[in-house]
Amino acid sequence: MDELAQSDPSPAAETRWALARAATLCEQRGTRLTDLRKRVLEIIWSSPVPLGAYAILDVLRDDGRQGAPPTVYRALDFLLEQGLIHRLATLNVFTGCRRPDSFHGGQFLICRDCGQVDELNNPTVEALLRAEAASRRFDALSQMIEVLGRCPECRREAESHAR
Amino acid sequence: MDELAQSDPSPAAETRWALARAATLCEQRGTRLTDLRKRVLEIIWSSPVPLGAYAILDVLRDDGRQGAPPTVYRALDFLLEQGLIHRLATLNVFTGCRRPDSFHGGQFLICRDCGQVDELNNPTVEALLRAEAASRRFDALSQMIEVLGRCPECRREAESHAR
DNA sequence: TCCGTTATGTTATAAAGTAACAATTGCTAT
DNA sequence: ATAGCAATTGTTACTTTATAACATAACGGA
Ligand SMILES: [Zn+2]
Ligand SMILES: [Zn+2]
Ligand SMILES: [Zn+2]
Ligand SMILES: [Zn+2]
Repeated sequence: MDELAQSDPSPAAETRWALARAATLCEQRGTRLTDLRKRVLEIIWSSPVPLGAYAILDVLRDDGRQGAPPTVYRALDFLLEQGLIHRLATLNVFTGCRRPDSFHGGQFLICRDCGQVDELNNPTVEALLRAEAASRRFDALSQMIEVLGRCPECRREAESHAR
Repeated sequence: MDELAQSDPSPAAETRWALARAATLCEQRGTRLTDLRKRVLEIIWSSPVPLGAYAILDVLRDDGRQGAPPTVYRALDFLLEQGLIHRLATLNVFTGCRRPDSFHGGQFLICRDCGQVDELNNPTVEALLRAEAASRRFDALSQMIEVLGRCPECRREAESHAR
């Protein structure tokens, strides 16, 4: 199980996996993945790049659903609490989490050019940071790592244009 | 030299050191640390907690100086470019850099309760992240690490109240 | 089915950041 | 000196992001 989290499935399959996983997790936890929350999660997973709250709101309105900013932000807060999405603070956007089973700090490679993100999972880095915090008697509650740069595609693109 | 960056001097001494260091660096680089930029840097260093752009603007206005948001943001942009300050994206605030001589990614412990921050300097973490990026053919330009939690003081405070 | 809780709708506003253009300042070359 | 150019700052207006406050609706257990 969870094979889809490891391989490289189609976006649609990935979205289906994420929604199913979310439903199971919320069931287990006794939290309610309502239609609205599920739809917001789906919108996030369906996008090739992370979306901002207002972009999500636009999609909801295209759905014909009524809504205002709080509608989206409340759904996002729920999804964040459940560890189903991450917020990329440097860009004010939200992206689906590929390992929602275990709460963890976000580790991201973010392409400055196309906006695509890649979620890392480096336990060594997480442990080192926890140790640093502990050595200073700091009670670490969450970690956020955002590496900005250029993804392989945009890199190639830029290099070909440079000639 | 730079002994103040290592020890634990008074806030005022720290501010003086930061301003002197900034002046030297800008001189060397041929960039202009104008009165406005110097004052913004001073405001940032003088505060026990990182300040947002509008809080800085309020201080400038208290100075009697005229100003609007762009005034502050432009000064902040300059200081960021020069590596004299960092921006904490999770809180939309700015804090002085303790090692402005070498450009580097930010590594911070941020207290959720009192807002105080502690800048780390863990080359291992930085190297690991660079390696992760490189292994994915990602061209890393900058890193930002923000660990949110509770500082020792607020931790003690909370524990004493818990009883 | 009643009631308390949780979730959503709605209006208004706060907070953060930027675009565009005008005025000023500082530097350089005559 | 001073004209001319570039960099900095002033100013107005606006966009984007996020939240407060209160009303309505849906859900779930007695
Ligand atoms: Zn994740
Ligand atoms: Zn890219
Ligand atoms: Zn620094
Ligand atoms: Zn604290």
